[in-house]
Amino acid sequence: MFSNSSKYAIKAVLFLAVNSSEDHRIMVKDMAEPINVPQAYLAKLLQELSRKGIISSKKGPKGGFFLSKENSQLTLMDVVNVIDADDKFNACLLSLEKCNADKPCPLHDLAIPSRSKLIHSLNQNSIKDFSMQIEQGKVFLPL
Amino acid sequence: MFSNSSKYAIKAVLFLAVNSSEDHRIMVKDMAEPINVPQAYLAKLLQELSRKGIISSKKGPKGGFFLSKENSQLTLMDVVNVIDADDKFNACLLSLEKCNADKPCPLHDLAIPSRSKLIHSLNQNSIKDFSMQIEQGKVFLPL
DNA sequence: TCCTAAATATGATTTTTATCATGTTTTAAA
DNA sequence: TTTAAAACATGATAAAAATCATATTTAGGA
Ligand code: FES
Ligand code: FES
Repeated sequence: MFSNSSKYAIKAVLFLAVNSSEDHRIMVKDMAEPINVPQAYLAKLLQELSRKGIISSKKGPKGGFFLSKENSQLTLMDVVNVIDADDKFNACLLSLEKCNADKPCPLHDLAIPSRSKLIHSLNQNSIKDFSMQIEQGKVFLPL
Repeated sequence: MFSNSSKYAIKAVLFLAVNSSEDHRIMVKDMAEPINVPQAYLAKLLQELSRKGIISSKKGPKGGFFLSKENSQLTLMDVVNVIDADDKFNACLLSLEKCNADKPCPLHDLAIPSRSKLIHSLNQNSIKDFSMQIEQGKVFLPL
């Protein structure tokens, strides 16, 4: 479903959403272990997310990564789109050219309705929404 | 969702379901192009499927691959399980140890219900069921 | 029996993804 | 103004997935 990189990015962003703020930045070395991602790889991912404006960062001593108000209004779809191919969610499950409801492949009707729901959720809920759910103990972000 | 190999395997099996029979076997070179899979790679996949008893084959002149009655009673889940890792459908979307409804990750409730439905469909419908849908023109198997 | 056409077995190569490593730039604080 | 701590940029390596290649075995037909 998601690439490893996407999973890492999602975990990292949600971790920042819960644990960081404009004036409490988090260093890559302090989040690698909690979210269980190889530190050097995480560093690369965070830098890319930062470059693309998904997360924010500050260099130098007392620097680190954090989510601005604007960042936390983005969606997890925004996050995933930075990492994975654009058509990830539009492709036919069997890679039959384009996924097309008028000429559905044998898996289309089984899978697409649910996939659409997931896409919708990823597009609707902001990062903030997710972090609130975590803070309310409704969902969890362990390893 | 599915690996490339799984997609290829599904396409190949469904192609055989529709086009082959015990006494009308199909050679790998005759199905590679129709289902749009590199011939040598397809050969390897078909051999593995055959070894695992998902499809049938006959060597030598007039040989080829086909689906026996028993083969076509298998499910697409059986096909996928030959290729992909066993826990493919049980893993947490964010790879948080085990997917666990009691301690759901932020994506669990968004994605798992639909995934369960898909799994159920893959387990319930036989290959034969799918080939009938294709023959009835309800779904399609182009490229 | 011999030839040939097919699957089978096995391994090599390529491509993609994931991971690691290291030098450069920025910035807070002494 | 010097130092050090952090992100940033870039490239190298490793692992996995996909693809290609080729020698071996089986079996039908001349
Ligand atoms: S046509 Fe294959 S998933 Fe839509
Ligand atoms: S806990 Fe993550 S998908 Fe179930």
